[in-house]
This record gives sequence, structure tokens and C-alpha cells, in this order.
Amino acid sequence: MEAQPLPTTADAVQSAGEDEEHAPKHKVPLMADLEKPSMEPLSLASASSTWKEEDHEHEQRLKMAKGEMREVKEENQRLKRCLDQMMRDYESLKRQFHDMSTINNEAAEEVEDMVSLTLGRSSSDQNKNTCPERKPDLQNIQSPADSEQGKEEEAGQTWPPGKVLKGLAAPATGEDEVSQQNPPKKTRVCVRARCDTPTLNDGCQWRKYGQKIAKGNPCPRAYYRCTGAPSCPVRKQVQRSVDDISILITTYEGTHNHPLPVSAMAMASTTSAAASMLLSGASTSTSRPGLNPLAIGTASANLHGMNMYTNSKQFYLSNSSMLSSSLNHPTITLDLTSNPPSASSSSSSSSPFHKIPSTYPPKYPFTSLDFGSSQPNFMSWNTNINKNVLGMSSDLAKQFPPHSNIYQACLQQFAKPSTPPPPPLPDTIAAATKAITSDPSFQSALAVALSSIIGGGNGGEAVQAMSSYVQAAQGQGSMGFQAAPSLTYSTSKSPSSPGDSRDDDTK
DNA sequence: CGGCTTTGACCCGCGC
DNA sequence: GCGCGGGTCAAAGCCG
Repeated sequence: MEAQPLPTTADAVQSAGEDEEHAPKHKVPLMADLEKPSMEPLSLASASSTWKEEDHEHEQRLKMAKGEMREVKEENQRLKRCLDQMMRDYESLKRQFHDMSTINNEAAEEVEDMVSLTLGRSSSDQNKNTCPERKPDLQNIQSPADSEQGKEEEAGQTWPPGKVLKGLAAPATGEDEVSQQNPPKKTRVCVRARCDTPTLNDGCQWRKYGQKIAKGNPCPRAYYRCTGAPSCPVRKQVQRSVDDISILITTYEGTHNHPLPVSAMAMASTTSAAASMLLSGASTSTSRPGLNPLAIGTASANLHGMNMYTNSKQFYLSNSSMLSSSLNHPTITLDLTSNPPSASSSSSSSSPFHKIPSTYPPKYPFTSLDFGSSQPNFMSWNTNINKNVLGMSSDLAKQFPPHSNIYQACLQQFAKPSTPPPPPLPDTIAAATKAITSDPSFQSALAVALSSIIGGGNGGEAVQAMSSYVQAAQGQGSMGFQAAPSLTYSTSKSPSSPGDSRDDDTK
């Protein structure tokens, strides 16, 4: 600990001070003794007067030295107190971090051994990130050594899927073994959006590597692989909705191991936030035996409502998985269509969600977030971040014109998490909201985001701010998103490529 | 010519 | 054990 050297130094200073404090008392006479012989030829009177003058001078110096030592001592005490306070804070934070890790691990074990929010990083990465030898932010900076390490991580977390699944079947005996031998199932983020183009313009570069006709859907499912980096493990599936072919269902999986263009941050921020909600919900609900996956959705809904801009109808949840592919993966859905599925409401909807049989066996909680948007293109969505990423409804947007103090209002909302109108499952909500609202980095990121929006920004800064938060969250292992901040726009070359757009998704 | 798409084959997990 | 379905591979073709 760094605390040790300081007290030692302080003690040394203190002891030195004491020495000097006492030393002069002897020092003066000693000097006098030494000087006396040389004064021998002088008369007693003159010697005495000289002695008194020097003695007085020494006393003055002594007083000054004592005064200085007092100041030094006081300063030393202040530093000590400061250090003690820092140590207490450090210990407190350490305990909090440990508690959070414990909660996450418990939740992960209970949810089918592990729920990896890999929109990001897998839980194994989380574990690695907790290792003091790893820098929290190395995900985005890949030195040759890091790249090597990254490859190892990918080897553990990525395809071949078959091996991954095999590993999952093995019993977990410990966290380390879990991370090393049983690569966790990846959390997927499913984005539903109305889109005329073959894929969402999410900012990343994709290469199609396969296409299949999935059962129950005449529209083929396309498989894309991220080409942002040769070894990037991120993949996505794109499929049209059965009920409304104008709705494009894009499922992201994996973690980018390379910097993302700014335009790609929009989706990254959104999905990471969704994954974060999923994690929070899972952590709180699964740690309570009485709560079922539905509670996760409720908690998320409440988190969403916490923004106060949320249209309460926008959030919906489903207790089952829409995609069969999600059977092996915890999935969270971001609905960017204008007509929320309303799985829990009575109204009919074109969304496939409400058609999911209740008996559909969910292996993982299926959490959905509806941002009430109709932006298929995340570039444009990006510019409407004030409405979407914050869940702000148009009504509220009117209510909070650009000149209003939306920033303060928002921060106040985060400062007072108990404001959401519909408060189901207070325990879950409290825990989930606490997790986010107590996070100062989130608040600051939000503040920056809002500031940029209010200041007339196009949302890019907002996204970047939120992405920064996401990265910070990664460092804590709360989620695994790797949305590296990059100021460079990716100048995609093949416009014909379905995913070559400059907007990106969060994986 | 390089990069991307297409598409049939193959692998694997899962349910019966 | 077998069939089904999801997911991936890789050769061939296409395109700028």
C-alpha cells in the first residue's frame, strides 16, 4: 500500500524535528564551549557581552526553528489525516467493489451459471479486469502484448460455438475455472427497427458470411462478421420480422477488440445501457429467490422510468425469447420501432412479441427495451439521442425545450431514484436504481451528454460521453462492451455493403 | 485483383 | 440413434 511509506516518512520528519528541537539546547552551550577557548585572551567583560549577544542570537534562531518545526508538524498531521481519509475511502470503495463483484458472480451462477453481458466483454474478461495486473482501459488500447492477450481472450470467448457450448456443459467449480474453462454464454442485444435497407446502418463494417432460412420465418437470416479488425469476434444476425417485414431484427453478439468510429458509438451506447440494465436486473432479481425473470424486466422498466422521460408504455418485456437462437443466450431487445409490442398490455400489435406462446421455454430472461423510436439508421438515431437514448418522449421534449433546465432536471432525477411513477417490486427497483444512480461516472457522463445536446451538439459528444461511461463500466466488470472512443470516422469503402455504414452498433 | 456475396455442405446441439 | 435446426465454413462467382 502506498499508505506505508508516508507514515514512515512522516515519522522520520517528526523524529528529525524532535531531534532538532532538543539539539539546540545542547548545541548552543557546545558552541559556546568551543568558542570559549578562542576568547581566552579577551577580557571577561567583553567575553561575557559577546557571549550574551551570541546566546541571544541562538535563542532567536531556536525560536524560529521551533516555530518552523511546529508548522511542519501541523502540516504533517494534516497530511496524516488526509491520508487516513483517503485510506478509508479506498477501503470503502474496495468493499463496495467486492460486494458488487460478489453480487454479479452470484447472479451469474444462478442464471444458468453465468450471464455474460458480452456486448461486450465476457465475464471472464470481467474477472481479468479485476486483476490488478490488468489496466482497466486496456481494452481500447492494444499494444502488441495486449493484442496477444486479446487473442487469448477471444480464444476463450469466441467461436467456435460448439466448443463454447461444450465448455458450458461442464460443471463450474470456481470463478477462475469458469472464466477459463467455461466461456460464458454471450449476452445478445437484439435491436428491432424499421429499416428499408438490408441491415441497420450501425457504423460498423460487416462482412456477410452466411445466410439461412430460419424455421418459422420465410425471410432468410443473414450472418455478418465485423471486419473492423481481422480478429474481431463480433457478429450479428439480421432478419426481417415475420409479421412486419419492414422491421429489421438485428442481433449483436460479441465484443469489438478494436476502436470503434464515433458513429458506431450510438448503438454501442444504447446496447451497453440495455445490457447494463439486464445485468442490474439479473443481479438483483436472481439474488432473490422469490423473483422470476419477469422481475428483471420490471426492474429494467423502472430503471428506464427513472429517467423520467420515459413513456411508460414504451417499455415492454417478455418472459420468453423471441428468437430460438437466444435459447442459449441471455438476450435483451431494444425496440426502435414506433409500435411497441406491448406484450404485457392487451392491445394487439404487429410485433411478434405478443405472439410468443407463454409456454415458450425461456432459458434466459428476455429483457426488452423500447425506445419508442422509428429510427432505423443509427446515424440519424444518433442525432435524436435526446429523444431516444434518454427515453425522452416527444411530449416531454416539448415540455423541456432546449432552453429549459433539462440538465438539472435529469440530474435531479438521478439523484432521486425513487421518483418513477409505477413502482413494482420495490426491492428490485431500489437495488437496480441504486446501482446506476449511485454511479457518479454515469452521472457525469450523462451530464456531458446532455450538455452537448443542449448546447446544440449533434449527439456525437453525447454518445461519446456515454460510451466513456460504458468503458468505465467495463473496467468494473459490470458489462462488457468495448466501445473504444475514436475520433476518426470510418470511411467505409463499399457503399453497397449492407453494414458498411458509419453508424455502429453496440455489441 | 482484392474484397465481398452467394450458397451448398458440414458441424454441432438438442429433442424425441 | 436419428432427424431437425441453427450456425459456420469455404469454394465459386460477382463487382468495382
